[in-house]
Amino acid sequence: MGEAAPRTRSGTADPQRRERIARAAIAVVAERGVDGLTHRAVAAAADVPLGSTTYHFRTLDDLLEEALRHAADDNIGAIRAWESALDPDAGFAAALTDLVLSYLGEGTHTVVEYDLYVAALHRPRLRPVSAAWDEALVEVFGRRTDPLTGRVLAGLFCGLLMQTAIADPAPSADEVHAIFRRAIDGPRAA
Amino acid sequence: MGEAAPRTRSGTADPQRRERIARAAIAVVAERGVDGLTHRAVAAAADVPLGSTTYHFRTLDDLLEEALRHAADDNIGAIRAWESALDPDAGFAAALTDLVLSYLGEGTHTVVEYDLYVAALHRPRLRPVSAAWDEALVEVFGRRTDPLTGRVLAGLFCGLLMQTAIADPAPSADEVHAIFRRAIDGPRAA
DNA sequence: CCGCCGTCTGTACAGATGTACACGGTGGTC
DNA sequence: GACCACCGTGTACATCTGTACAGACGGCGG
Repeated sequence: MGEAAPRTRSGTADPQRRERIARAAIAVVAERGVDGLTHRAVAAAADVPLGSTTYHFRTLDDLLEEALRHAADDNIGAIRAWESALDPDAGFAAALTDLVLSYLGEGTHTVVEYDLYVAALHRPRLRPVSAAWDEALVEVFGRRTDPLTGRVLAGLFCGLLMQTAIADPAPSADEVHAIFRRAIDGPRAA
Repeated sequence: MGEAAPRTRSGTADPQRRERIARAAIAVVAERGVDGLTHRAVAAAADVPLGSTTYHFRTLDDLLEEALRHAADDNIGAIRAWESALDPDAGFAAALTDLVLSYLGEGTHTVVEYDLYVAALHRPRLRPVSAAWDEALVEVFGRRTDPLTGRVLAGLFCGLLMQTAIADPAPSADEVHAIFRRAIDGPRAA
């Protein structure tokens, strides 16, 4: 936020600029939702002049697309990191529970990136990006179990994330844990 | 759409008006997304003057809330109807598959109501309505299986709905069916 | 038969938004 | 050292938005 770069410079190439704007767009979406994404809000969040956002992204949809791409990349990276850091002997259901709850605990920063994901419903251009996001989940979850279970867990993960974000008394870790255990181990594991 | 009611009448009470506007709002959201919900668009869709929408709904959030309420009610009703109509001997996984695919096939009319559902992420006022929607799913799905499995299926249903809506080659019925079967019957049922 | 009151509507207005575009400055080239 | 192409910026404008509000209109009590 408070980076006081030499503002008066002009005409110098700034390759970070474009990415900084895209990341500021994510922050704006996290704060005001997709419908609050405006050139001016992004410009203010990135601390760049208004013309800079329209220069780097001709249309607002371009900006939205790049923001989604970054959000998806970040999330996939985070999940891969989570994967390689988890204990292979500990229960996978417990690890998944931690993952879901970590999404909620971190403030609105991460859950709301699913707002970008959902934005693809009405914007066909964004669907490949959201679909790739899904595929990464399926791949990671499937590697620890099997491909079919991976699909189950990816779908359950997505749905549970929304439901826990919306439920007023957020479900306890035990409840979420029980759900994942039931999904992985089957009905007889109660 | 083409209802040519006596438009010149004024000062007469019209109790249907309010609901008609709310339902038109659902159609607008289905077509343009939540960020496309404007008083003018709703007025045009409901074929009422602009002032009528602002009269019945003081603020746009009121309209959004009522629209979400109607969408949730409709969906819950549809799912209850689906429940009471399904064959108790047929596979539950197959029935769930049909349900998911019916949401997709009907054009964008129903999936996009999940746009309203997701809108609750950024609007705390709407969360109780979306949460009630979820609870109804858990209840219906749990009645056919058990409470815990009901939660699994509700989460999976929500996630799978989004993922199938976003995946470019929509997954086949067989794939969806396999996922539900795996979730219900457990790992050894392959 | 008359007047009041609540219901409904068309219009007006302030504010915000996307986008185009002309201008200022910089680094490289001859 | 002078020039030029090009990157970056501030501003302007047409459009659209939410909302307020004064007035039209019809039912209903007296």
